[in-house]
Amino acid sequence: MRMVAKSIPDIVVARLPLYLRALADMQSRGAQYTSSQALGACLGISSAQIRKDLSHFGEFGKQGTGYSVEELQTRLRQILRIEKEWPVVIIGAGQIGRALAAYPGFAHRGFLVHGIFDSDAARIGDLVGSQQVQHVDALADVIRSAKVRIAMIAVPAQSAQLVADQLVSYGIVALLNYAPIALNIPASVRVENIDPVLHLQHMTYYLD
Amino acid sequence: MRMVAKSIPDIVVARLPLYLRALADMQSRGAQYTSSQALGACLGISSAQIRKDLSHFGEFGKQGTGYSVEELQTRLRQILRIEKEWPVVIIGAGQIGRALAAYPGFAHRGFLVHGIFDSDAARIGDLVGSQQVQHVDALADVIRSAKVRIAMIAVPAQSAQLVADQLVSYGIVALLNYAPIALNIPASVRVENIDPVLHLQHMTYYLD
DNA sequence: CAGTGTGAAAGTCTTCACAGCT
DNA sequence: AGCTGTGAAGACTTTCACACTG
Repeated sequence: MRMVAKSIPDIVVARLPLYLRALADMQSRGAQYTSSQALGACLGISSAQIRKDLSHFGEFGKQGTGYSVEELQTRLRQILRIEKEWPVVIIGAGQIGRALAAYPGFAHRGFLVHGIFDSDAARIGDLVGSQQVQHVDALADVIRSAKVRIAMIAVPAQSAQLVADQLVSYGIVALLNYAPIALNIPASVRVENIDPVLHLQHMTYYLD
Repeated sequence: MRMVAKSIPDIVVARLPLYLRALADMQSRGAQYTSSQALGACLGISSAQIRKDLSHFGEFGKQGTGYSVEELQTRLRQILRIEKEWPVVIIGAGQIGRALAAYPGFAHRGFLVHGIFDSDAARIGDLVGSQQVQHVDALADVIRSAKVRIAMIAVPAQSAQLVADQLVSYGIVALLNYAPIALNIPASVRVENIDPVLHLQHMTYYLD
């Protein structure tokens, strides 16, 4: 019987960005070292969980000392493949698309907005952040020439599936979807959804 | 079946809004009935999962027929306590706050934006959606007089903790946080976080 | 039949608790 | 001492598979 490389649980991968964000925060406060306990305390996660999660990828800590804030960030960035910046495109220059394009939080966290697109002629050319809104007709070329793999969908629900299909046909393999619908997409493409209403409805269950 | 005192797993509650959203979509396409299989197919969830989830709350289906789209929505809305609309406040009238205030997706899904607030004098009075931006000094009064329990935080990371503390002191018990930091909040207050970068970083792990 | 509701089984995730290193 | 990394135990979640019903 052959030992097979066991794949890392997705739920573990999903927590790494959280650890990275907490580490950045610690670093900005001047911390050099941290521990699974300190990290856990500020994230509401048990220290055992954090040690176990990290143990899937190697041994990053020193017994008695903890983790180097700088080094652990570097390792997590390598694991998450965000040592370099990924170019991303935004589809939809409505309020959400414009907020995304202007969001300063992508820089230095692994992503670079490479273009924002809309189908409405009235919006073409508008300046958003440091970008001018382009017509969606230019999408295929931009994605191919800049080798963009990641797109954010910020169009109305009724256009979202169509846009998603186009993006996939142009070579996009990771989608962040802001439209409040379940996209139907080939399994080879990763999709994550952001819908604030889902979070609000989740919370109201617990309100009396 | 008898409603039991045993508490429902949070992970189950978190899926109910997803079911509700899919049902609304089906209804808009004219469907009268659906099944655990149909729902599962469009959400990428197993039919057994959906039946098991719903079974925590009662028996909503007809054997051989499935679920009434209309009735299941009504039941889910009752369970999630969104039969009536909850007033919510938005703190921060930057790009994200304005996008939220103008977002048409809250109406009819259980939430009513009751005010948007900022501390920057230059923004007070601006019209966003159907609201005028108010000064944060008015927050305590608005929250108390309108009995607002839910707030969305859309301020810069460095102000978010302070704003959160204030909101809690005014009586807010559910927070949707758009700032990319981990808020430190009493356990009695529910917090959900939205940070697009976390989703993007999760996906890049799988890109080669 | 088609499709629900549900115990039991299988699978996954988290926590425990401790050897061992600094 | 203080803290990591880790098997083993425990808790939780999902899937299976089938009796049962309209």
